[in-house]
Amino acid sequence: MASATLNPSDYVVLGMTGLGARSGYEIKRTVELSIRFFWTISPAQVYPSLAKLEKAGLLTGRDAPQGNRQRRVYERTHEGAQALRDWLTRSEAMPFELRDIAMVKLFFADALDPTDAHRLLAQVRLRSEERAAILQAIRPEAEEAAHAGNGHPLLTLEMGIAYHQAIVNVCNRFEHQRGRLTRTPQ
Amino acid sequence: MASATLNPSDYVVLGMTGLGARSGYEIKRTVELSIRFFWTISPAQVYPSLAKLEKAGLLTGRDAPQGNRQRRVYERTHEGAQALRDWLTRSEAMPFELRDIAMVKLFFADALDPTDAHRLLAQVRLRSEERAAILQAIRPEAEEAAHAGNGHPLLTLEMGIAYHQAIVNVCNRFEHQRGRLTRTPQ
DNA sequence: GGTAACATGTAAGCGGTTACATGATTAG
DNA sequence: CTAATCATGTAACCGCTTACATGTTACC
Repeated sequence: MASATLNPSDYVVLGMTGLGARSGYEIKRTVELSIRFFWTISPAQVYPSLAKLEKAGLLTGRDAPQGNRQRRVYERTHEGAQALRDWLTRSEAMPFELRDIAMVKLFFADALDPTDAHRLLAQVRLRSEERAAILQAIRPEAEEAAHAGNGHPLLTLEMGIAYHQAIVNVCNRFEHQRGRLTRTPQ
Repeated sequence: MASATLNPSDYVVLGMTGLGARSGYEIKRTVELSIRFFWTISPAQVYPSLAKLEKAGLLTGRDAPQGNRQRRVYERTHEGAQALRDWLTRSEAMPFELRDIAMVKLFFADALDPTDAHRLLAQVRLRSEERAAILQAIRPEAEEAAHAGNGHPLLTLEMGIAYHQAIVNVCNRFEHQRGRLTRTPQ
């Protein structure tokens, strides 16, 4: 079986096959609806990843076309379930990697005149407000899952919401004391 | 001058040359001390980036060895300053990209038994506590800069702190009601 | 005398995205 | 009839990291 080393995205695919997502297409869509806040994945990754996982014996796939539309569904094997748990419990560095152009721009905003700087800050606030609203909208679904025994999606969802609300709060605080951000206090 | 299109990391390099960072080494170090929370950059990026910016006429470099130790320092040109401001005010998509393995693991943690899931949650809380402490430690410096007219580094720093505190809060809330995360409430 | 910090750079490789290509089915 | 959605895949490219290579200076 000589399982090729799996990268995080492979584990995401492996993990999603246990949450109702059966085809590559569904996996991609489920990622978009659930962990998009802290992970993304593209179709060009999903399909090779599924092939890799099947080869390694962690998933078994079978063709399940609907009409003439091709379709292949996957199921996790015992080995696959074990591999996922091993990964989840493996204590390894979990580097926190955020790449946020908006933050970078904000950091350098002292190079702008106050009006432009203020506009940028407003954009950042708006972005987090929108994102928080989107996350709030899917909360009922996560709460339902929590009642059914899957509480962790709700946990990560709440972290996402808390994050964006924290950003909005800081934005508001600074927007109301603009003087402290510019060279001309009064 | 046919300025080759610049990517965000190029603008980071360009931006840092106005904040006291003069050599490639200093730029890398300054990034580490300031915007590491939402952007990173490696030496293998910095030096080619500097060459590119100089070629485009946005920076001028001159050799400034210290003793026999080679060293090249850069200054921003008027065109460079203008290019930075243009970028900062350019309204473009500012996608928010977080890739956080710890969050992914937490999302899938219902596949674990409660003990292991709890351990994972504790790890995430600890990580954010540490990160918040690190950011708190550099706050005085940012406050000093704010008094000198550069308020935006303090703003982004506070966002980083607020983020990690929000995560810690959510962790604590869920750690104290573990029953809601498992299938056996009582 | 040794380690850490200062300083600059190249080469190889990897993970990931964009764009492309193809085609079926469903809903309006 | 048309657009959106379902569904799977490949090829080219890009940004970035890791590892490597080299040498100096400061500090203990």
